[in-house]
Amino acid sequence: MSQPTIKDVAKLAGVSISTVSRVMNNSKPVSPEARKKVLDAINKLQFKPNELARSLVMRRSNLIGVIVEDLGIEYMAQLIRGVEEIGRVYKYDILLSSSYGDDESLENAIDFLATKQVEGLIIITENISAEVLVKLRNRRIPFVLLDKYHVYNNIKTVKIDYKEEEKKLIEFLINKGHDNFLYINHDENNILNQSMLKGFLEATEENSKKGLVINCQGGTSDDGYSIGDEAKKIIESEGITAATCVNDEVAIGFINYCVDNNIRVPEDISIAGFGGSTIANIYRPKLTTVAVPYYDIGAIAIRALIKRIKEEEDILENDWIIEGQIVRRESTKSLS
Amino acid sequence: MSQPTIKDVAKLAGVSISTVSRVMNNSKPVSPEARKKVLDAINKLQFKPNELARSLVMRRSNLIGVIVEDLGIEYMAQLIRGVEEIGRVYKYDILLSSSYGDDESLENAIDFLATKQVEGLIIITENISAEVLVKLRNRRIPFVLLDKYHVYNNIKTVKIDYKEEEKKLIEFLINKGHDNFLYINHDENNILNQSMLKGFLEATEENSKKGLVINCQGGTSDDGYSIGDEAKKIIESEGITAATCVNDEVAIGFINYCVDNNIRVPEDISIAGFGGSTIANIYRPKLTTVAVPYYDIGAIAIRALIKRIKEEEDILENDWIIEGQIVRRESTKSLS
DNA sequence: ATGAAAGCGCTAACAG
DNA sequence: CTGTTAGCGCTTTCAT
Repeated sequence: MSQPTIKDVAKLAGVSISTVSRVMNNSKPVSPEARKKVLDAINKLQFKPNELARSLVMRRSNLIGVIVEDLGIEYMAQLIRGVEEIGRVYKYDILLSSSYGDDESLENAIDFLATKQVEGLIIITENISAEVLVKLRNRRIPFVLLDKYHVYNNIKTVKIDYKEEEKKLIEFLINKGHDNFLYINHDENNILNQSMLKGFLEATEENSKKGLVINCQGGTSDDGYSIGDEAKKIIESEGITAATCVNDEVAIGFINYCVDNNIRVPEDISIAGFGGSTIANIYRPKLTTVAVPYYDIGAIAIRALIKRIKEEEDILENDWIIEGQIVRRESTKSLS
Repeated sequence: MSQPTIKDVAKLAGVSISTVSRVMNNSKPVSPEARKKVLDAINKLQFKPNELARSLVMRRSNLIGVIVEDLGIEYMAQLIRGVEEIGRVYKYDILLSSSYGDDESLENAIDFLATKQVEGLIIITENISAEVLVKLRNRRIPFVLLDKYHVYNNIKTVKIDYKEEEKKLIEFLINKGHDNFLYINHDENNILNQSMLKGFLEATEENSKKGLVINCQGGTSDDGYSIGDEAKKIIESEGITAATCVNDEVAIGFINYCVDNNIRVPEDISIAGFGGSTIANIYRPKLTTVAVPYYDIGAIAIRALIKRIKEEEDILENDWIIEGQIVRRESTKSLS
């Protein structure tokens, strides 16, 4: 026969199912004798309560839905690690769904997860439309949005302060004796890139340093390579000693260019990335970068979600800003 | 008030709940008029059935548990993409759990998922003990094991044939005119590395080519770099023109060494990796490697699992061998 | 302290 | 074709 139920336990222990339930949940006093009989029976039958039935009657599924744009994107997987691990601490289980960045699948996923009675939702994406967000709010299911390019002022999220982090990175390099900077940007119309650019500009200006900017076509390593010629001219004519890039991929692409064109890194120029991807640590020279603590972001997001579910204080009444970390590796050097 | 239930729909439509259920599931004929009334009511109330309740009565949760050693490991995330996407096609949802490679958490995860009534389990790990496996079998819950170093003959899995793939890679290089080969191995006592080595040896021997082997300390890019001096000597004294490595990381480390020591890749030597990791495509020169189709492996695994759940034919009565793919990039060149 | 009974939201005979 | 009824496995009054 299949799984034993609470009835089987009750019968074997010679008590009512209520009593069994009570010892399982410690919900009401039970006499020592009865408790022992029940425990013995549970043990003997290897009884495990059916959480589905329990969820149904308690109206609490202990399920949290996670909708991720693409698990293949490294930082999204990192985010989920944090969500999963901390969720488990609070006895929540993760129901996983991919959206592949398209609004319709996202909506489907939300619908689907809702029928599974998830108590809350974590949405990890780079793109989400205002319409979906409106629908989501109307469903009154608690959710936390972890969108890379966060632009919704009425919806709070967990993130690093890109502007400040870029600023800190430049200041770190200034402290290492650099005076003339180049920022290799990828000028997408997104807040994130704009913030970083602002941080770069502020840092150089406030410290009276030279701060030049050029733009890649895209954000890949190939784009970082392509911008090489242009960068090289500026570096030579302007005496640039340090270049920071919009992300790690572009930085690596640009380093590739340097290697091919007899520019030594970091001897001739220091180059830093942004993001803290794993390749930053595999590449040679190992890349100095700003690591984003994705695991922690996931962990905070799930905590915030659980608090919302339990209707405790909302720890995301404002955006939760978490600190990035400058990881100093071999691609930058000290001038002093 | 909260979510509408089937009762609310019935009341609004002026029919019994059975009728509502019947139109939802198309399980029995319903008169057109009744159907319309029900559909209207469903629409008006935005009614979505509670899958928990449905699962309870149907004794089918439509849930599959996925236990993954570490989502941060790239190929594991790829595997899950396949599992998730195909699972969804069959209306299965993924309950995710991490084990971090330790037996106890793995067992806990299994227990936990079982209480959630998952219908089957996909276990993604590099390490699993025979004891856990025995316990798992005793639970009689269908499962598919995707362990990288698969050694259990009585449990079938989905994998590539490492020996054959390495052999194909060498033969590919032979066709490109290479005669003298070096294999940079990492001599762990695992089946996978041993198979690859065997493939290398067979390929060179059968084609009467020179096939030399050296061993790294570990499997990281640093290890690939460290073996450089030793490799260099052999390459020069033995006229090696192509080196293949146990994995992409070692290959990249070794390329790093070459760059630092004035050995041009691929002009002076062709170097290939194994695995098809993303870095292989970012590195310069871009790495020739054997791509393992992880997504497909996940997809096949979930199909096999679902067939087992439905007690249809077992498509994993033998290991399912899937083909890898040689991805020719810039790190190897043709001699002919 | 304990059992009987009602009910969570749904499906599936059963009877009409 | 349709409504009534009896559960799925569990928690929780309500009596006792």
